[in-house]
Amino acid sequence: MRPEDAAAIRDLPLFSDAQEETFGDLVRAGFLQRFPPGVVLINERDPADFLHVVVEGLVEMFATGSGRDTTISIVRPVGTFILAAVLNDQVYLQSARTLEKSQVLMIPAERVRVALGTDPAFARAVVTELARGYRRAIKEVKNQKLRTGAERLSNWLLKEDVAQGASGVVNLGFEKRVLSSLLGMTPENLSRAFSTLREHGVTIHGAQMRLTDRQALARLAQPDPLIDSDE
Amino acid sequence: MRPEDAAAIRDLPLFSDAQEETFGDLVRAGFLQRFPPGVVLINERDPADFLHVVVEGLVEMFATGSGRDTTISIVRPVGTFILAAVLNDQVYLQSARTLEKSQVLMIPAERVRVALGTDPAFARAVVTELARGYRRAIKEVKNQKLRTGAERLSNWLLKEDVAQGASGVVNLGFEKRVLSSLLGMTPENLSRAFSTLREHGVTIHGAQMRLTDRQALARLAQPDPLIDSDE
DNA sequence: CGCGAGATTGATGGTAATCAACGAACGTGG
DNA sequence: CCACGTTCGTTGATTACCATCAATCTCGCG
Repeated sequence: MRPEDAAAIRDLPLFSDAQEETFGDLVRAGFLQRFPPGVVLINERDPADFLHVVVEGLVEMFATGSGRDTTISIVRPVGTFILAAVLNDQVYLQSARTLEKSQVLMIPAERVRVALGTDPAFARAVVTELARGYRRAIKEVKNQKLRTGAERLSNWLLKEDVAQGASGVVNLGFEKRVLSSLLGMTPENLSRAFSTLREHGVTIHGAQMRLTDRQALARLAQPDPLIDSDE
Repeated sequence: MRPEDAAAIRDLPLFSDAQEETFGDLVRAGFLQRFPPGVVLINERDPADFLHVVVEGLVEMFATGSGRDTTISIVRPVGTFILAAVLNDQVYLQSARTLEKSQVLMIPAERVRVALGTDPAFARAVVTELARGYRRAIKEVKNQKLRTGAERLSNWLLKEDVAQGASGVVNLGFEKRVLSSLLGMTPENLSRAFSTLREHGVTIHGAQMRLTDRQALARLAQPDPLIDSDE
């Protein structure tokens, strides 16, 4: 692992307060692996053997059921996934696949559970991280149950614009089909939703989306911090 | 508080492993309050001042947005709510209202956060409980994104039947409009979904629902432990 | 240049929300 | 005890939203 990667992981909210020894143990016990795009890293229903940290690349969390499948979230560097399954020693509820060439640190679940008992600061960080994930999931339920597809898209655009520097230009880092699944709609409907948003100042150029009138878009989206904020 | 109520709270997964002192502190610091039906206990957007424990009665967690509102969950005795907001000292994402005459123990948030630092067993239980809530929420996202309304209703019926003793008779403990909102549909659509389920062995008599052919219902519902199981 | 995957557009059907009316159940007050 | 009113649930008609199927288009790449 490159020193700057180790430093980035150390700076994660989950690890930043942990004792040096705890952090060292976890990272030393972990495997840093490289994967090409499109590789399935974990499968729902499998027992949770590793906590995963995306060091580089892009990972899609998805789930299947009733003959359909849906994207639950996109994990960027440096983010972790399936912490909850690891802690309670349960099976994964979601599957994960790489969207790009990626580098993933895999930490044995048992080590994480041990660290939880030996390092109170780490335990506190785990609580914070879990609570954050819990709240994110509740927000997603609200997003799905309270909004139409076009509203979800509008709010996603506004949020992503801010995340990318509020320049009014949003670059989609993955395929539109993935975005449509993340937003809970079909690719066809996403395409139509984009057409609708043209009248509200959204223009598409391939994977690049321009927001020319963010106020108009916000009027349509009606963003709500209790759904859209990351905190 | 009646001794049997205290004992029931003590037996909660969240408290059962805690030190006697921790538990005593939390309960002594708490207020046990009685509320008539229809009272709003907490409002989304308000800072999280108390951890709530439903000792008796029934509480609906709900949320608003985009001019609509939706039921997120129903909390029965003895269950807790808004643990995540309390731990991270944030605002509530959900509101709560009593559906029946209820008795609720309110524990000051600050005490909970302190106990987290002084009692490792309690901290471990909090982690387990949070992870459980997180996974429940992810399951609910899957339920919403992967299933139709009739499928959600069928699975709810099957699960509730088991919870009530697998007698094939399910008693709805609250209004149908609440159930419809919990399932993410309108009251009208719930009514129509029930009609559809008649052909699959479901008959309605007021608030009592009979499942006369659970196999047929299961064929329609296609229950999935990764969505429907409580664990 | 031609292929193929992804994206778009069109046509259609299904699922769900909305609006409106009616009916059943319950509680209250006469 | 009954009449009335309110609330909840159901049913019907209509509209909006979304999924599906099919065809075409775009673009990157061999």
